[in-house]
Amino acid sequence: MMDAAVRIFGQRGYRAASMDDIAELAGVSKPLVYLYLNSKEELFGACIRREAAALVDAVRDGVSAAGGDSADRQLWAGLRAFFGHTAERPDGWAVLHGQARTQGEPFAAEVAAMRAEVVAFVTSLVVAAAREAHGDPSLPEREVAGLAQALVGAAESMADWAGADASVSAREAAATLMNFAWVGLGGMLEGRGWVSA
Amino acid sequence: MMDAAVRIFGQRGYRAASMDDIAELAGVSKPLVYLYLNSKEELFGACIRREAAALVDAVRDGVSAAGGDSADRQLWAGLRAFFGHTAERPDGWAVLHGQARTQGEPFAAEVAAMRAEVVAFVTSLVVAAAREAHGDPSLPEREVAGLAQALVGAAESMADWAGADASVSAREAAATLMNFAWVGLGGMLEGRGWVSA
Amino acid sequence: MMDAAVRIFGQRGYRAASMDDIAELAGVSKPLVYLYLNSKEELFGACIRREAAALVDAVRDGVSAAGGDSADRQLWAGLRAFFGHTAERPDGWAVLHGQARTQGEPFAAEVAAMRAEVVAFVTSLVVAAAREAHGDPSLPEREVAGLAQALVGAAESMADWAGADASVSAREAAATLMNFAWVGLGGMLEGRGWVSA
Amino acid sequence: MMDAAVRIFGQRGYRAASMDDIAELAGVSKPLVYLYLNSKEELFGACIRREAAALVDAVRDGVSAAGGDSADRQLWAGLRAFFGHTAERPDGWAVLHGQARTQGEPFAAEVAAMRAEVVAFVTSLVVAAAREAHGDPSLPEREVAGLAQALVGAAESMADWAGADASVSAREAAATLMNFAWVGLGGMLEGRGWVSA
DNA sequence: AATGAATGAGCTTTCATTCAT
DNA sequence: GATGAATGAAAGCTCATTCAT
Repeated sequence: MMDAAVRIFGQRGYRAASMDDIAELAGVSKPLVYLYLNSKEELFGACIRREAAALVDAVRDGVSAAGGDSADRQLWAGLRAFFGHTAERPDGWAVLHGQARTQGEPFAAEVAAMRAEVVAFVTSLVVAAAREAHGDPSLPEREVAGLAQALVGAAESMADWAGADASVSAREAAATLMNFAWVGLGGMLEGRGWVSA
Repeated sequence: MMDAAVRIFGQRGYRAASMDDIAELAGVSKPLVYLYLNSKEELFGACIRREAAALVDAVRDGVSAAGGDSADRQLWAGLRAFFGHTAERPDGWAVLHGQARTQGEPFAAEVAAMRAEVVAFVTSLVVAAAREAHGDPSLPEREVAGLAQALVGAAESMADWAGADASVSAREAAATLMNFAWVGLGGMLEGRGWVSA
Repeated sequence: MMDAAVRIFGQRGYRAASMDDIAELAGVSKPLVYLYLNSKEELFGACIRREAAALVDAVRDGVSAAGGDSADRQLWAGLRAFFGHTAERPDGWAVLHGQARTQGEPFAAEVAAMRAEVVAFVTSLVVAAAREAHGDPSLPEREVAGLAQALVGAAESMADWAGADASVSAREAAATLMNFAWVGLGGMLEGRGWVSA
Repeated sequence: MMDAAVRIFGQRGYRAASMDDIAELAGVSKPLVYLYLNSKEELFGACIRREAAALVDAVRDGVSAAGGDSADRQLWAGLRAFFGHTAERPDGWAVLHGQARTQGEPFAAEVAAMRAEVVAFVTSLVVAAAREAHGDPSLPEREVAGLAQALVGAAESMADWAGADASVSAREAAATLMNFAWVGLGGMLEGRGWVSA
């Protein structure tokens, strides 16, 4: 039932999705949907929370598996987990990235807060990398915040891209982004790459 | 009149925006809106096209001004123009990035196509940079496509970020992204940077 | 179970009362309610009939106890019984007077018919009183009908009033109405009263 | 439009009345009803207030016309106006007496308050009559309150009765009630009557 | 050129009612 | 004997859209 809701919400958006459509896709009657989840808004909230939790858990698990490794290795693990998850659950990703972020809809603030947490986590990774590199956070705090936004945005965009083209594997997407993020275009053009680093 | 529409659409989204609100904000009567733009869908389309054209023009002008320069210089010029424009027209940017991309809404395909053009342009810049570096497109075409997606996504995300924090100037956002894109986190942590390149 | 129904119907009215609420207050499941009383309408009908019968019985018993007395004494007995009963069963009275009389609801006609019987009984009392006074029904039939309506309406109104103010005893309400009905305002103002008659 | 609403509300009650029915009877579309009166509740409130004001105005005008007369003459004038009005506007009377008083519906409290004002006015008439009779309020305040309730209830009941039987004129109903209220059943049976008083 | 007035269609939500167990 | 689970039908309300002026 929530799978149906996630799919419909992901495809149509919160406003355009009708409870009739969701109930029909779920193969149940509308009142049943209301019996379990009391309103459209609550249903949407439940979808968002479920998908967000699944995504965050997947990434956290990936990062945790790279436990004591260096910051770049942790980032690499997180990216693989992220692209793997978004590829596996395209509807969930569509709800989170494609719909819930839409301003004005309910839970937009909540979703923004969850994204902010992700950005904060990435920020901490960057700071850790800086420490590992030369013992101090050489980059100004403000710039690190911008870099984290850039990295997260890049990942989101690539998730959409990889999701639309089935031939792009999660690992490939993660590798491309990791190279980009670590050595930049300049480094890549010089033949360097993160993996070799 | 279209300014009002852009603002309302940007704040509320296509479905949640009501023609009453738009007409009221524009200070005209609803039938007048229908006289000029025949339906909500057409009105939305007109908004999207206007804002997309304005954004593309701004970026193109910025890049053109860096006419014969190297590819990285052209990218730098484009980024400055991009962040400058999104900061100046937050409503327009909200419509383009925050709403029109929502799947299921009319024109989502059209907006996706326009974004694809931007990605293609960035791709050509990357290819040009590769040529400048050592005469051949050393990176596989497929990887270049991914890099362009990453770069565009990073820029979009930073535009939202810079738009939400008035203290971040367009130049600062552009500089941060340019460094990130060119030398990567690794390079930045080693003290390198694009500007110095 | 019917107690619960009477209370809910009395407080909310037929339409606003929900079968869920009734079942919950009764502490049973909804299908059980349907097992015993087949529909909302029948349940309401059963409530009405039960309460109407209880009220009519109470008044009849009161009047019967004043068996061979004069008509005014019988009226006095009936009024005491009436106010005593409505005070004891406020929910039942609320259903009968406050809800079931509402036009358009099922059983409105039935309730009206029961009320008409009461009016007819009061009419017969008035006629009997006339016979006792001077051997013939001195008042035109039509006027007697109106008087009975007035008397019943006065009693209903006072039942609501006494029900809302716990300090008003059934006996006090009955006495006030009896005086009013027998000697009228004029008589009361002249210091006369029914009891002294 | 409000006439239609008054009729439907009067016949079916607040809950059972549907906005579709009201709109259809009014010969307009549902949204138009919502354009003028924003919700079902507001529409009902407007009906109640309009009918209550009309009734109160009618009675007040009747009483005022009997300006400096004695209290019983004022009561007589008020009763005639009351029965005249309820006969002329049966739908309005049905809404006020038959529906709006139903517990639990919106505005029940408001309607109860208006009725309380009427009772207070009748109370003042009774007190005035007592003063005219022998200079002091010989009846206990508490009893006067009960008498006013009885009188108002009698009038309400007779209005329903007279409304259901077209052959009963407003004047006749008023005369019957006036006699009843002034000399009581006892007095009427002795051949006395208010008019002769 | 511009609008007040009006509506068809659709959405969310509720509720009396019924099975399968 | 009793119920958890499920639904058909309807109601309140909104909105894009049009016409007569």
